Amino acid sequence: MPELPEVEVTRLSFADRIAGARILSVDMGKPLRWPLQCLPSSLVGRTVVAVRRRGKYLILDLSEGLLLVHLGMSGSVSFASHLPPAGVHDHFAMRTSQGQLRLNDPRRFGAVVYARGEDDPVAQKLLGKLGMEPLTDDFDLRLFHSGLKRRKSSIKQVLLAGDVVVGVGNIYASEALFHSGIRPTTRASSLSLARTRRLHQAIRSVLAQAVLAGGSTLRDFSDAQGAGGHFQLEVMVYGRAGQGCGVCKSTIRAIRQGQRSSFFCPVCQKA
DNA sequence: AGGGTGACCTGTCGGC
DNA sequence: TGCCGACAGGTCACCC
Repeated sequence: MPELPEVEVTRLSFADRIAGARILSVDMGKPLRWPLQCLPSSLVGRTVVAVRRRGKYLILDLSEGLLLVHLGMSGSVSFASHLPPAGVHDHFAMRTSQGQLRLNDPRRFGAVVYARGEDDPVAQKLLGKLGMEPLTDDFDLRLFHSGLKRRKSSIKQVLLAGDVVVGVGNIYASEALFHSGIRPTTRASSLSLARTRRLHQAIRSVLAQAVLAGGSTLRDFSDAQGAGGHFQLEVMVYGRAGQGCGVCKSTIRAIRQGQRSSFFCPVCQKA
């Protein structure tokens, strides 16, 4: 479910409301991808100071330490003063003085991990190799170009890998490549500076537009207040195999790259 | 060091 | 209707 826009929309939907809240209790359901790394009860009494985002991670800054929250493929967060009783897929629940926070994640590829700080090895292992943030000044065109230059694999797979630029997942990689006129199979190292500039711009605009649209709700994504997104209505190629390109009417094609689907227009997107 | 592959887990959908 | 395989928004450990 969640790529950068969905994570950012989630963050925006509860960050202000949870800021300053004191933790009253923490309960874990079935195991998530990684263990919490601390006793749940040890978090009680701490305060949630702020909620930040790095790549696809939510970072809850506590009065002491931090919680890294990843939504995996199927995770979603809820935050409300009253929530219905926990269901089978609710695997992390935190009562606070300002409401209840809950992570629902059927596939359990998500995680909630405690770290003492960002230099804690636990945090470094998850955050240490992440690439540039696409929606900030951190996303430098020259660094992007040089990052792509040293990669032999396809541009689509380099985008997904997240060590050059973060946050671009399977939907937005296909979309950004469409908007920049680049085939997903094109070798990353072969992109000229001019084409890299177009891709750089497309990544920024597609992600920013998706945040404005509340993210993409393909099956079940919703933000922490239960609102779904509607960027799926603006999608040009993702999930549209066999349909007509919105620009040139050619038939959108689907291929597999690294066991993931890619979508592109064979006419609008050149190798 | 980079690239390719399997693994993690549950739900849904299409085809027979 | 039922069963079975394919696939789904992510990313890590493991092999060359």
